[in-house]
Amino acid sequence: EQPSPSPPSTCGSTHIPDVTHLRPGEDLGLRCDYGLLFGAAEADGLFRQLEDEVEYFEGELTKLHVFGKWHSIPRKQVTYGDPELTYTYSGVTFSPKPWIPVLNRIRDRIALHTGHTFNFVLINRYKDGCDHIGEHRDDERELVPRSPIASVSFGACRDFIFRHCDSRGKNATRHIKPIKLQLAHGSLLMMKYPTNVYWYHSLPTRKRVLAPRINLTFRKVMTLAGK
DNA sequence: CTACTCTCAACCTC
DNA sequence: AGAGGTTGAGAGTA
Repeated sequence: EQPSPSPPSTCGSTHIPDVTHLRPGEDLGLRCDYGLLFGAAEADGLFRQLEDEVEYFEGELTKLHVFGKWHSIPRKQVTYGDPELTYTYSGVTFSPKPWIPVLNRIRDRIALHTGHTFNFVLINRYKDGCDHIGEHRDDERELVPRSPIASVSFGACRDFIFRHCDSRGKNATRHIKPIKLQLAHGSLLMMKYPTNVYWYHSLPTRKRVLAPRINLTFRKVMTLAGK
C-alpha cells in the first residue's frame, strides 16, 4: 500500500519533469501523478504574480456554518473560469471571475504536459501553517464525470494527506494507511479517476510553517449542454 | 413527505 | 505539535 516510485523518465528535456505515479500495490483506486511542473525561478515569478494579481472572495462567500456556529474559512478562496460556469462547494455557489493572463499561462502549461484542457480553477491561499482545509473529496456534481483534477502548488511546501473512505474515524471498516505527500513549490499533482471516489484528502495545520502557500485546482466543469 | 446520509471547523483530550 | 473524537443545522438523496 505504499506509493511505488516510477522508473526515471526517459525524456531528457529540462521542460518535462520526472513524475511519481502514486499507485498502492493493492488496487485501492488511487490514481495520481506527482512531479515538478515549474523550475524554481519560474515558480518564484508565478508565485509573486499570483500574490499581486489574484483577488480573493470576500464577505458571505468566506463564511461557513458548522455545528451551529458561523466561522470564517481558515484560508482565502476564489474561482476563475469560463463565463456562465458555476460551482457549488459546501452549499455555496460560486461564479468564476474571468481568466487573467497568469492563470491562462499556468493552465496552458498543464495542457502542454498532460494533454488535458480545463475551464475552471479553484484557488486556495493558506497564509501560514495555521490555515488549512479538512478532509473532503472533490466529487461535486458539476464536474465532468471521470475528469481529472490538476493541483498546482506555489510557495511554502505543505503536507497533504490522502485517506481511504473505508478507513476514516472510529467507524472504519478497513485499516488502510493514509498516504502523505509534500506538495512542493512549482509542483503538479494530477488526481485522476477514480481517486476522488475512494480517497479523501486534506491539508492539515502545520504550526511550524510560517510562509504562505497558494494552491490552484484546475477542473473540468460541465457546461449547460452537459447538465 | 419521510428518513436517512453527508458535510464542514473548532475545541477537547491524549 | 499532531492525531483523533465530538459537537448539528442544512443540503442532498432514495
